[in-house]
Amino acid sequence: MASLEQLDGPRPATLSDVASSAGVSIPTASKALNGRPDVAERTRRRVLEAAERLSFAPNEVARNLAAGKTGTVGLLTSDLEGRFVLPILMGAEDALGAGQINVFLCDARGDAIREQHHLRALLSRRVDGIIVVGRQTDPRESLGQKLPVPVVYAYAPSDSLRDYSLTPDNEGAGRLAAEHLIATGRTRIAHISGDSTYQAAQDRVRGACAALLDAGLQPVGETLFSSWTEHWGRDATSLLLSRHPEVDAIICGSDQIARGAIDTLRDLGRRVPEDIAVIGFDNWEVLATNSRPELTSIDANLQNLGREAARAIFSALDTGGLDAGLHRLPTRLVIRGSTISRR
Amino acid sequence: MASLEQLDGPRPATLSDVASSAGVSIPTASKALNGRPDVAERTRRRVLEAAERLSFAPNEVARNLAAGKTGTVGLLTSDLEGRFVLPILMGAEDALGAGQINVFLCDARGDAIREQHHLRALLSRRVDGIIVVGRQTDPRESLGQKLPVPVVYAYAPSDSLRDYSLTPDNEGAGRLAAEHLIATGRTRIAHISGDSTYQAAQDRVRGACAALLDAGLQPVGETLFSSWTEHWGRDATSLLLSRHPEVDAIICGSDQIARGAIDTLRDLGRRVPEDIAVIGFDNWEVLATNSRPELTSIDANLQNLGREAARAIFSALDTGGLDAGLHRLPTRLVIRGSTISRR
DNA sequence: CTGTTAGCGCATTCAC
DNA sequence: GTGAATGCGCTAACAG
Repeated sequence: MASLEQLDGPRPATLSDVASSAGVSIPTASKALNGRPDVAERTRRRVLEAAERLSFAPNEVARNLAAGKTGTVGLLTSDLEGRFVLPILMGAEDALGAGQINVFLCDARGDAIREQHHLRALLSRRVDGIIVVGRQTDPRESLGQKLPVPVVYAYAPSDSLRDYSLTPDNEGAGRLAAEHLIATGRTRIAHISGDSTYQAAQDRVRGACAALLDAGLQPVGETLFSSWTEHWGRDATSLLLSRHPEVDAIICGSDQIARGAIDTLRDLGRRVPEDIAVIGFDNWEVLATNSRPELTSIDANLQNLGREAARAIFSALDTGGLDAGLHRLPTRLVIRGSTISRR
Repeated sequence: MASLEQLDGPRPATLSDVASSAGVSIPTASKALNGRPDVAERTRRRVLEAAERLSFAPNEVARNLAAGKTGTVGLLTSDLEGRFVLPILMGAEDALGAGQINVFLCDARGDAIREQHHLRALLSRRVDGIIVVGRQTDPRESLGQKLPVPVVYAYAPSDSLRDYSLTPDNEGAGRLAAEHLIATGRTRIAHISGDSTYQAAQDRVRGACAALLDAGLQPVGETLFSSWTEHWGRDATSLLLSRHPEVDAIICGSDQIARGAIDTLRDLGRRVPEDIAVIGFDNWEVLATNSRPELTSIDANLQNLGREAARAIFSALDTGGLDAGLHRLPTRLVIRGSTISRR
C-alpha cells in the first residue's frame, strides 16, 4: 500500500501523467486502470505500474462530470441536536459508505429557508439522492415530487403519500410495551406520556391501550401528558399514586420520564419492579443502564432505520423507482430490571 | 423565488441553454451571471432573465473541475457515537455552511483502515480541507504533514506538533471547578474522577489540585478513579463519605458521575448543596438540568470548538497557512443548584 | 488491441 | 463589450 505521504506532491498525478509515463495514450491508460477487457495484459501491467509509481488517484470531480453521476447523497437534517437524528445519520452514513458513496451533511437548524438553501446547494452539487431526516415522527412538508433525484424521508415522514417515508412503528411500540407488562402478570397499568402534541405520544398510547383491551384490561386512570422530562416523570408519578395507589405498572412515554418515575417511586417507598414495574421508550443507553434498577425500554432501531433509508436510495439509483408511501419499521423490546426482578 | 419544482425537467438547464436563449455566447453568459464588470448592462439583464426563465443553476461539479477547488471539506470522525463529537460537528457544519462550503461526513468507526479509505476518498473528491474529530482528548496519530490540503484536528489533538490541533483546556476546566467551590466557601474538597487512562481525567485533576494549592488547601483524600458512569459516582461517593465524612464538596469527573454522587448523597441524608456541593464536567443538559438539584457543571464549549476548526480551515484556505501546534480552548462554568442554594 | 476524436459544463485567456 | 479558442481530468464512441 502506498503511503499517504505519496499522495502528495506539487500537483497530484493525472491520468495524462500515467499515460505518458507508461508510454500509452490517455484512453488506453483509462481502460487499463478501470479493468476494461479490451487491453493487452502487458499494456495493463505497464499502466498499473506507472500509476503505482506516481501514486495516481483518479480525480473524482472530473470523473463525476464525465459520468453525470457523483456517488454522493445529501443528508438533510432539520436539527442535528435532536437526539434521534444521530443514530439515523450513523446508520445511513455506514450503509452508504460501504457502498462507496459519500455523504453531504446539511443541518437546516429547523429553518425552512435554510433548508431550501441547502437543498439547492445539494442539487447544484449533483447529489444522486437525498435523505431527509426529521426530528419528530410528525409528518413534515414534502419537498415536492418533481425533484430530479430520489428522496427518502426518515423518522419524520413526508406529508405526501406520493413520497417515500420511513418512520418507527410507534403504535406497535406502545403495544409491545403493554404486552410485555401483561405477560409479566401486571394488570393495573397506567400511562405517563410526554408532550401530547407529538404524534409519537399519541401513537404509543393508542397502541398500548389497544393491547390492554385485547387482554381484557382497562388502563388505570387517564393518560397523563405534559413534557418529555425527568421532572414531569416525578410529578406525574406522585399524582398517579395519590389518585390510583393500586397501580402495579407504569408505561412511560420516554426513558427520561421513566427515570423520574423510578426516582419518585423509590422516594415513596414503592419497590421497582416488585411493587410497580416501569417501562420506557427510546432505549437511551446512558439513561437506561444507569438507573436503579436498569430500565426496560422500547428501542426504535433508529440506526437500522438509517440503513434502510440508504438501502432505499440504492435501489432507487438502480431501478430508478421507489414504491411511495409511509413505511413503519418495527421496534424492539429491551428487557432490563425495571420490569422483571433479578433472581 | 423560483419554486423548486422548476429546478426539475428532463435535463437541468446548462449555461449553454441560457446563452442561446439570451442570444449571446457562453462566455458572455458566464461573465454576466458571475457579475463580472466587462459586460454591458443591457446584455447582463437579458442573460439574467434567461437564467431565471430556465431556472438555471450552475453545475457545481463542472465549476469545481474548472476551478480546481470544490468548496467542500471532509469531516473525518473516529466515532460518531461519542457524545462529544456531535456538538463539534454541529459547530463546524454551521460555520462552514455559512461560508457556502459543504461538508462530507465520514465516520471511521474507530477503525484505522476505514479511516485511510475515507481519507483517500476525500482527497480523490478534492476536498479543500479536512477536519479530524476524535472522541477523546488523548492525542491521536497524525495523518502526516504532506497532505495536499490543510488539516485541523479537533478535540483529539494530533500527536505531532507540526499539525494544527484544537482541544479543550481541561486543566483550566479543573481549575475553574475548584475555584468556584473555593469561592463559595468550600474548604474540604474531594475529587471523584473517571477512567484514569483518559488524559482528560488527569488534566482536570491536575488543574483542580493546582487551584486548591494556590488557595492554601489540600484535596480531601486521594482522587478516586474508575469509570465515567453513574454507578461509579454512587459507589465512589459511599466510599468517600465513609473515609472522609468531613468533606463539604465533591468535584466529579463527569456529569454522569455527579448524578450518581447526588443520588447517593440524598440516600445518605446529606443535603446538596447545603452540606455538600457537587460539580460535574461536560454540562450535558439532559443530565444536568434534570437532576435534583440541578447540576453545576463545566462546559467545554464544543460547538465553539467546531466553529473554530472551521475558521482555521477558512484562514488556511485564504492564507495557505496554519500556525501549527496544540491550541487549548477555554471552558466555561455553568452554575446551577448543586453548588449554590437558591434563596 | 490501440489511439484519435469528441464531449461532460463551466471559466479563463485572448483576440476582435 | 463580445465571442472564438483552450483547458480542467476523465470516459465513451468510434476508427485504425
